[in-house]
Amino acid sequence: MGRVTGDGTVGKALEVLDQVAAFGRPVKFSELLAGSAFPKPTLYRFVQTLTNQQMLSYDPERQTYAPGVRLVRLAHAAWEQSTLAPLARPHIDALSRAVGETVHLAQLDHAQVLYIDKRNAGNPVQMYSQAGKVGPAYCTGVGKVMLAFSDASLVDTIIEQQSFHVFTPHTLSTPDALRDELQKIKANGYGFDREEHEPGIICVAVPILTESGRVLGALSVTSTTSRTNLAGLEGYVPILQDTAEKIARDARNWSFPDYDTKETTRT
Amino acid sequence: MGRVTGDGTVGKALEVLDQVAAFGRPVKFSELLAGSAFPKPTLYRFVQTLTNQQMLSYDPERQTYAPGVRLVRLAHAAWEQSTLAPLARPHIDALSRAVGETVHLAQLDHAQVLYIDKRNAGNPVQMYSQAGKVGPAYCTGVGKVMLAFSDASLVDTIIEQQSFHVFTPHTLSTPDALRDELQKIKANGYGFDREEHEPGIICVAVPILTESGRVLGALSVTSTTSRTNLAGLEGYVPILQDTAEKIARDARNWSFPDYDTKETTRT
DNA sequence: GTTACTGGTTCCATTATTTGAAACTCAGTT
DNA sequence: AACTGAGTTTCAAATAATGGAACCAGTAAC
Repeated sequence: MGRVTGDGTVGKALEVLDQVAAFGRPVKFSELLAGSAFPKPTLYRFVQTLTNQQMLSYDPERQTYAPGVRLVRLAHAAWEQSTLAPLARPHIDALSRAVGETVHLAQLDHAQVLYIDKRNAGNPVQMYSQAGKVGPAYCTGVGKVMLAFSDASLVDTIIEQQSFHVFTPHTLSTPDALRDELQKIKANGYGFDREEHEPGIICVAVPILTESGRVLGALSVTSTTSRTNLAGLEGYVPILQDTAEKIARDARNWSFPDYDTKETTRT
Repeated sequence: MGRVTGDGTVGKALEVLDQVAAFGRPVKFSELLAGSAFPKPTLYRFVQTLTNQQMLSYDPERQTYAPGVRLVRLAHAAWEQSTLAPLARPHIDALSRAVGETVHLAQLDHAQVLYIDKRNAGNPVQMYSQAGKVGPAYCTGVGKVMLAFSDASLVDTIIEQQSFHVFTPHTLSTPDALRDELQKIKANGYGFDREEHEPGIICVAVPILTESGRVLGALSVTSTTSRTNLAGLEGYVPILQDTAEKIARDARNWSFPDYDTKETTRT
C-alpha cells in the first residue's frame, strides 16, 4: 500500500494546509492541484473543509486560498503553552535592554529553526526572522548552537534534511564543514553566525540547556557588520549565558515539558 | 442523527484541537474526555493523530497535551497572508512613535476581537491583549468600533453570542446599552473604552473601513487613567483616523481579500 | 455564433476508514 | 488478592472518503 501521508484523513488535510502555507502567498486551486498528490475532487473537498473550518481563508474575488485566521488564535495558545517564550520573556526583555541589539529566541522544530520570540533593537534593521518564522539550521547562529549540543543521532538525521543552499560566500555548504563547526561550538559553549545566512548580518548564540544537558532552545544577539564585529559580539557571551541559565532554571521550576525531540522519520 | 460538528473527520479533529487550546493550560486525557462529546476511543485516536501531526504536543512526564509548535509555524503564514498586520505594520510603527502609547490592531473573528498586532509603549504596562489573543467584542474599544460599523444583521448575531460578563463597574452589561453605545460611536466615527474591560485601562479606537464601508479591522491607542483621561485620548483621534485611512488605502491597492465575514451560525 | 478550452464543481458506485461497545492492561489502592 | 480507574487495543458494523467521469461556467479561438 502506497503510504503517502501518515495518519488518516486528518493527516492528509493538514498536509494540504501545509502546502498552502508553503506557498507564502494566496494560491489558486489549480496551482495547488499542480503541486499536490491528490486527485482533483479530493483536493477540492479538503480545501472546502479547511475553508469552512477557517483554517484557510478564501478570497472570492481573486479565487485564492491562504492560511486562515483560526490558526492565529490557535497559535497563540501554542506559543504560550508549548514554547519557551512566555517563560523566557522577562529575561529576554532584560537582555534586550542590556545589549541594545536585536535578540532572538529559537527552538528546533523538525529539522529547522523556529523563531519563537524576538526583541528588536532600537534601530530596527530589516531582517529575516520573526516570531513563527522558520529558518535553516545549518547557517544560523541559533541553529548551529542547538545542533552542537544535540544527540549525535539527531544531528545525523537533521543534517540529512538540510539543503545546504549557499546564501552567502560564508555559508557552510557541506555536512563536513558543518560538523567541524559544531565541534568547535560545543568546545566553546557558544557560536557565531559569520554572515552565513544574510550578508552583513552577524550574531552570537548560546544554547539553553536543561540540567541534564538536553537542548531546550537557543538565544542570540544579532547585529550588522557596519555596527560591530565578531569580537564585539563575543563580549555579549557572558550575559547571554547568564540569561540562558536563568531561563533554563525557570524552565525546570515550571517543569517545562522536557520537549521530546523524537523524530518520526518520514519517507 | 445527532449532528455535532459539521464537516467530516477533519472538522471533528479540529474541534478537539480547539478544546485543548481552550483549556489554556496542558490538559490530561481524562479532563478532555470529560468535556468532550466523543466516546473514549474516538477521542483517544484524535488526540494521537493530532500529536503525531505536531498539532498537539504531549508531555509524557505529566501526561498532558497542549497545542503544538506546528501551529506557530502555520500561524505565521496566516498572519502574514490573511490579516491586515503586514500591510498595516509601517503605519502602526509610525503611529506608535507619534503617540508614545500602546497601539493595537484588531480584526473581528467569529464574534470576538482578535488582536493581530500591537506596539508596546515605552513603559509597558502589563496588559491583557497580545497578538493572537482574543477578547470580548462588547467591552473593548476596537470591538465596539468594529461592531458599530458592521451590518445590522451581523451585529445581531454577534450580540447574541456575547456573554456580557461584567468585568468592571463600567462594563456595558446589556444588549440595549451596547446598541446605544454603538449608535453613538457610529455618529462620532470613533469610540472609547472607559475602563470597561480592565480597571484603569482606557482607550480610543477607530475603524478601518474599505471604500465601500466594509469593516476591515480597527485601531486603538490605549493608556491608563493614571497617565491620561478620555479627553486626552480624544486628541489622538485625528492621527488615528489618518492612520486607519492610510491602511485602508494600502489594503485597497494590495487588493486585500475583502474579508468575507459570513457567519456559519453554529448550534 | 459556434467550437474548443480551461478552471472549477458535482455525481455516485466502490472502497477504505472511522467508529465505539466491549474487552484488556497496568498502575496504584484497599 | 481483589479492586479501581486511567489509558489502550480489538473488531465487526456503520460511515465517510475516494476519484473517474461527467458537468458547467466563462473565455479564448475559429
